[in-house]
Amino acid sequence: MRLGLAPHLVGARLIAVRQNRPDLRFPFPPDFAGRLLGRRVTGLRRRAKYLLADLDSGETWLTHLGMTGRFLVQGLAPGRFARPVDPLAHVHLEIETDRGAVVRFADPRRFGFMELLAGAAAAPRLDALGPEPLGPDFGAARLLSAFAGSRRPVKAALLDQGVVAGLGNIYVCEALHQARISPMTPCGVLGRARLERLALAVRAVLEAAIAAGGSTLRDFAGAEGGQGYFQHAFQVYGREGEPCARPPCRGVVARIVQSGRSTFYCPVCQNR
DNA sequence: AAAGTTGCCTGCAAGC
DNA sequence: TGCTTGCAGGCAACTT
Repeated sequence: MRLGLAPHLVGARLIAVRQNRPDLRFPFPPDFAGRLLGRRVTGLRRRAKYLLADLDSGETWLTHLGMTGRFLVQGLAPGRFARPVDPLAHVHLEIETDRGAVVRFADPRRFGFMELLAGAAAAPRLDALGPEPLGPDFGAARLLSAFAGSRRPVKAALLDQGVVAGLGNIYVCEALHQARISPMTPCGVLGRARLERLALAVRAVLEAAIAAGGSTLRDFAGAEGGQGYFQHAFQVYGREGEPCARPPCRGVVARIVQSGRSTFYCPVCQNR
């Protein structure tokens, strides 16, 4: 999403802002539209699952997409096929830039939210996050210390944004499958060798997914309205009852519920 | 009916 | 015994 949005926003001035409702999951900050209006976007960053737009006012506009949030840029790829969901339904924020683009934020379930961060002030949401999985501070050593002494299932530990930031349900399932580790394994028993495999798998899965433009389930879409393609590369996610994709494994993908979320895995090859 | 997220609340279990 | 901590589970937000 950041990659798709950056060409439209970075360096652009926000010359019109319309906020269509007072809240998403949480209320918008006070005078939210007023604090965006007239500002120039100096940079667009991502930290974990947060999108961060730096403004020339010194504030940073933070967005979390929740489950169904998306940004749309007008005039691009209107789509020649019928969509399951009208992309212009549930538009909660519309912004016009001095480059003539209209950027819209839509979120049917409204689990997303936005905040404004003061430049130097602490940002509690960001400060509690673990290292970026694609950055230099993530690896087997990090997992070893974060998992030490814990009995929680490795699936739950990887979803914990304080352990490593930015992994969601899909990518945790896929990474555990690639690393051949059972999602139920108490994370504290994992040793160096398996954690090396896991760290490698986490990075490989994320890199492949980003290169494919993300994963489109139901209504997720990139900034230009297109779909991601990584869902076609899923090895286990959403594949309950189908044969394991790792030959010569003859396992059948199973689905269980952990911490209230679906876990898909192969009981045969994810055994150690 | 279940869905990709997070936060808050409850209650249980273990450890000190 | 009683306090703290970790963590699982349930629920809430909402629409398709």
